[in-house]
Amino acid sequence: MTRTQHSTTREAEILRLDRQICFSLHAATRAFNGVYRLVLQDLGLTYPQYLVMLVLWEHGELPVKRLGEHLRLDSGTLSPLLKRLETAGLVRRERSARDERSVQVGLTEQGTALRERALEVPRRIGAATGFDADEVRDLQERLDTLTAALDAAIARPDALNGNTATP
Amino acid sequence: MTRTQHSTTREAEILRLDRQICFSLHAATRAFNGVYRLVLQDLGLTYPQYLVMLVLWEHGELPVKRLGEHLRLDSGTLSPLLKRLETAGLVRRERSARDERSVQVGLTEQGTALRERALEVPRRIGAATGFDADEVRDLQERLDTLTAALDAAIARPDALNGNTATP
DNA sequence: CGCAATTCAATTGTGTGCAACTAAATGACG
DNA sequence: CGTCATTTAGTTGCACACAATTGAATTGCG
Repeated sequence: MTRTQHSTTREAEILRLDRQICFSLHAATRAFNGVYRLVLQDLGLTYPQYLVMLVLWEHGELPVKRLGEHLRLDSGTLSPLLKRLETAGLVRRERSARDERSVQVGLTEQGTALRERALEVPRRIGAATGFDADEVRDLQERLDTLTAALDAAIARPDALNGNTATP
Repeated sequence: MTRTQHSTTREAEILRLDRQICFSLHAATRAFNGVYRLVLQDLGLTYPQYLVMLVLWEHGELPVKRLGEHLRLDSGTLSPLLKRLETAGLVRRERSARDERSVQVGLTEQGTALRERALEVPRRIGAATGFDADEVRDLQERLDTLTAALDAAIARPDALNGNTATP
């Protein structure tokens, strides 16, 4: 038990608690990822690719920029991902004629057809969570609140020092 | 599977709901990542590196295997990460004399010293969330429950089809 | 009109995360 | 005692995530 001697119990607890909090989210995300990986392998999609397809199924053709806004992802992530979906024959990419900077992303016939099989996914995931609809909704609300708070803190970095004063 | 294509609205809602649920977790994780990135850049650590350091500060020297069990990460992720921490002078790696397969990971003097500055991190993160201690504890509990359910489902893949029968 | 600022996608580089494989060491068993 | 299965790290390959940069197209403004 060499357990870092000089430090007080109080300090040790501070860091241990923090590990539990951030680690819980980290672990939940990876566990979710694992389940989606398993469920989605039938469709030949990764989890982020599935998210992209969900947006396309819901909204139809739209530029990379809009896609990134829906998913909070930038072109650095989306460009290679969309290329892989294009190679897989699920997605079509073409520069907009109206604005040559913009690239329109749309579904191929195959990509549209895949939606039928994707309808099974939510039920499978739901079964894996063991949560009922109310619990899921509640958890989602908390996560969204958390995300909003974290985004606000990032936008105003002094919040990270516990300051309440505005610059 | 009798469920096939008739009601378009129903189907659209199913996928839209799934997008909301899985996306909330995805977004929360990335938002948390962003805040940690900002707070940890003073310490020169990434978020996963910080998690590794937390385990080492709490438990002292231990083999890569144990470290992976604490963090649910395998050597494929830990090996390069630990090399970077070693290059940064925070961590020491040496093969165990007792079992030559095992590699013991311990803190350098510099790594131990970094703990002092890390004590500030939890307070900063807490301020960013805007959650009080009770809310954080409650959210953590739900996430842990979720993780346990998802892990159990992965271990028993028929659970992903909503079946209750055992093979 | 003409030039500067802005927008947008793509690229580059770093750091995970994980599956699949390799290689070395250990242990179990006949 | 030797063989083989198991354990443990490491390596490789692929797929995000994101910061920073590039380059092309567009817009704004005098």
